[in-house]
Amino acid sequence: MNITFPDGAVRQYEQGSTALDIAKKISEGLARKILAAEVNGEVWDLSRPIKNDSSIKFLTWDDEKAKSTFWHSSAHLMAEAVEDAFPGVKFWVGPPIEKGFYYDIDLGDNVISESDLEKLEKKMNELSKQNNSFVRKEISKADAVKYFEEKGDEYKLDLLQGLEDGSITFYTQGNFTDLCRGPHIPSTGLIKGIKLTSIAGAYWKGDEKNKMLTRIYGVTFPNQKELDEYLVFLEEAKKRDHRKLGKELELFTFSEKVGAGLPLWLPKGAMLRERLQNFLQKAQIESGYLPVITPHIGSKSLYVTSGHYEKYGKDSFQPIKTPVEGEEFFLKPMNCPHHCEIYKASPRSYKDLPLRLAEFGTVYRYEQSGELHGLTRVRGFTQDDAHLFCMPNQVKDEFKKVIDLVLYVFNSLGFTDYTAQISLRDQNDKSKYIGSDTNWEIAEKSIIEASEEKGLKTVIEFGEAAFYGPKLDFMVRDAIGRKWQLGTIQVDYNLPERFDLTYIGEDNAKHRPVMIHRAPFGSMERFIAVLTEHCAGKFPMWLVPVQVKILPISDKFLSYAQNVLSKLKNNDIRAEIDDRSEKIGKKIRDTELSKVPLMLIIGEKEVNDKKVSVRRQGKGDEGVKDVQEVIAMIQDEVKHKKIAETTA
RNA sequence: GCCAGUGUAGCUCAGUUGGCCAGAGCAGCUGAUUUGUAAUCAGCUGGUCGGGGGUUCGAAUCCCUCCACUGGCUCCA
Repeated sequence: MNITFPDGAVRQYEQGSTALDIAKKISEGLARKILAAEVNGEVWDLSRPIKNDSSIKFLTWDDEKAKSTFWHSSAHLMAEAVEDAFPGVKFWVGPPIEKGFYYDIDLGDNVISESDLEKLEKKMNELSKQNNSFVRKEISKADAVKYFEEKGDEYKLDLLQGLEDGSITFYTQGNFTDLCRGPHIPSTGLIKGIKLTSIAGAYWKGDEKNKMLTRIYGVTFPNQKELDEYLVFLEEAKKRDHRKLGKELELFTFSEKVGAGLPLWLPKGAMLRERLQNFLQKAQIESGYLPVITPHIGSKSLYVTSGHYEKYGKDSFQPIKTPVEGEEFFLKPMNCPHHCEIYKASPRSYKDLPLRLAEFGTVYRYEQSGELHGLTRVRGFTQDDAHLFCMPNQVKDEFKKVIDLVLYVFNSLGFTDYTAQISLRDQNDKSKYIGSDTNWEIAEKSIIEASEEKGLKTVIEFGEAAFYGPKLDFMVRDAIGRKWQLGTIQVDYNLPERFDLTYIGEDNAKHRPVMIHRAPFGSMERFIAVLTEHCAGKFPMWLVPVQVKILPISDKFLSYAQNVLSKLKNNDIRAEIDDRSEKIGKKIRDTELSKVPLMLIIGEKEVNDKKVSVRRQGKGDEGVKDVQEVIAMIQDEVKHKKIAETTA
C-alpha cells in the first residue's frame, strides 16, 4: 500500500503495517519519540494496522493532539489506580483537557480527599513502571452491554445506548478495561511525571438535577523534568495571585461583615483604579463618547421592559421597596436599560448617530456563593460600559473604532498577545435569535470585516452568539501564558426593540437603531485582577500607587530628604519618605518587597553633592543623579506609559 | 446552590490521642542605636482559637448548625 507523508513523499509499505512499523523503518529514534499518528486526518493508535493507501503524520509530545492522547491515556491510568484503591467504583468519562485530564467517578460510599491523591499518584507510578500496553479491541454492542451489566456500571451502559453497534471499542491496560473510542499512546510506561492536582464534585452530565460524581484532576508529562517545570509554573502563578498581592500591596480587601463578593477598595487600590479609569475616560472622550451617570437602582418596570426581570428576576438580589407605596426597585444588574432611557429622553435624528453613551457604572448581580473569587468574580462591580446607538450600516465602522480603542488600552498596559473570538449564530437553527435575518447578516459580516481590516487574529465560533446579537470577545495571554477573557463588543437587536428606540431617517420615517454594548476592560475589578497577575504586582510607573521611596541613611539627612520630597511632589510625583531609624539595608529590603519602582538613597555624599542615589526595584543601583534628572526620567516613563520589566 | 477541604493575633503559621493562665516569627508600640544598597538590639501591646448551640468534670481539639474562604461543578444580562 502507498503511504503519503506530510512533505508529499509517497512510499510503499506492506498492507496491515502499523504506524509504529513504518516509523521504525524510518528510524528507531523517531519510533521512540512518537506517541500517536494521524492517519488520514484522524488520530490513531500506533499499533493499529493500516489497511489501505493512507496519508500519515507522526505525532510527538509537541503536538497538541499527541498531548491530548497522552492525557487521555493518563486518565485511564488514573482510573486503574482508583479502581485498585476502591474496588467496585463506577466510571463516567475521563477526557483530556487544556492542561491535563480528569475522570468523573462514582465512588459509591467511599470518600476521597486531597490526602489520598498522593497514594493514587504512587500507585500510578507503579502501574507506569509495569509498562502495560493499551490494547484496542473491537466489540459488539451486545457484548459490551453484557460486560458493563455484569460490572453494574450504569454510567457506561448509558454511554453505550448512544453508540452504534460495530463502532464500539474497548481499551485495556493492565487490569483496567474501559469503553473508549481511543486513541491511546502505546503503553503506560511513557507516562512519567505524574501529578494529581485536585478533587471536585461534578454533576453527572453537567446537570445539577443528577447525581454528583467525584472528579479527580491530574496532569502528566513524558518526563520528570517537564513536571518539575510545570510545578514551578504553578508556584509562579501562586506568587502572582491578585488576592495575595492585593492584600500585600494594600489595594483592596473583603469583609465578612460587608458581605461576600463585595470588594472594599483601599486608598492605594482606589487611586490606581481611578488612574486607570481616567486613562480610558480620556481616550473615550477623544473618540466621541459622551459620559453619562445613572443611579444604582431602577424600578421594576424598567427591567420588565428590558426583559431581564422575566429572565433573571428570581436569580437577582430581591427588590427593595419604598416604605409607603410599596413600589419595587432592583439594584441595577447592568447599565443598558438606563442608557436606553437616556436615548429616549429626546427625539433622535440619523444626524445624531452614532450616539455613544459611556458610564463607569457599578452593577450588582447575585452570583452563587460558590462562584465568588477574588476580584474576578464578585457581586458588585464597575463596568467600563458604553452603548453605541447607530444605523445598521454604521456597525462596521463602530466596530473598527472600538477595536482601535481596545488595542490602545491593551498596548498601553503591556498586553501584547491577544486574539479575538467572534461569536456568530448557530447556522442550523436561526430561530432562537431575535432580530431580522438581514440585520444579523449585516452585523456578522461587519464584525468579520472589521476584525480583518484591523488585522486581528480571530477565531470564529458558531452558535456562541447571544440570543440578541453576535459579539466579539478579546482573549489576552498574560506574562506567564495564561488566557483571560477581557474586553467585549456585542451587538444587540433586543433592547432597541423592547424599548422601542427610534430615529428619524433621511426619508423622514422612523427607523430602529442598532445598539452595541462594549467594555474594553470588562470590569474595573476583573481587569485590575488580571493586570496585577500579569505584571506580578509591579505596576508601570504611570499606575503604581507609590512611585518613589526616599530612603535617608540616617536621621541627619532627613531635612534634605524632605527637600527632595517636596520637589517631587511639586512635579506630581507620588513619593514617600522612610523616616524610621532603621539601617539602610532594612529600608531597601522593605521597599523592594513593597514593589515601589524607584528608591532614592540619601546620605552624606548626596547631601554634599546635592544629588540622590537611584536604585530601581528588582534591578539595583543605577548611580547618582540630579533630582531634576530623576523627575524628568519619571515623567518620561509616565508620559510614554513605559512597562516595568517584570522580573520573576 | 452542590461536592471536597480550610478558618488560631494585622500577616504567615505551631498547637501530640480533649487536660496547667493558647504559642512563634513578621508587623505595630516604646526605648536604645544614627546606620551606605535585601532583615540592628531589647522590652511591650495584641487572640471570647470564624459565629451560635451541644457532648464532657474539662473543648482551639469531638458533634450539630450558620457564616466566610479555597479548589472544582452548575450558572453568567
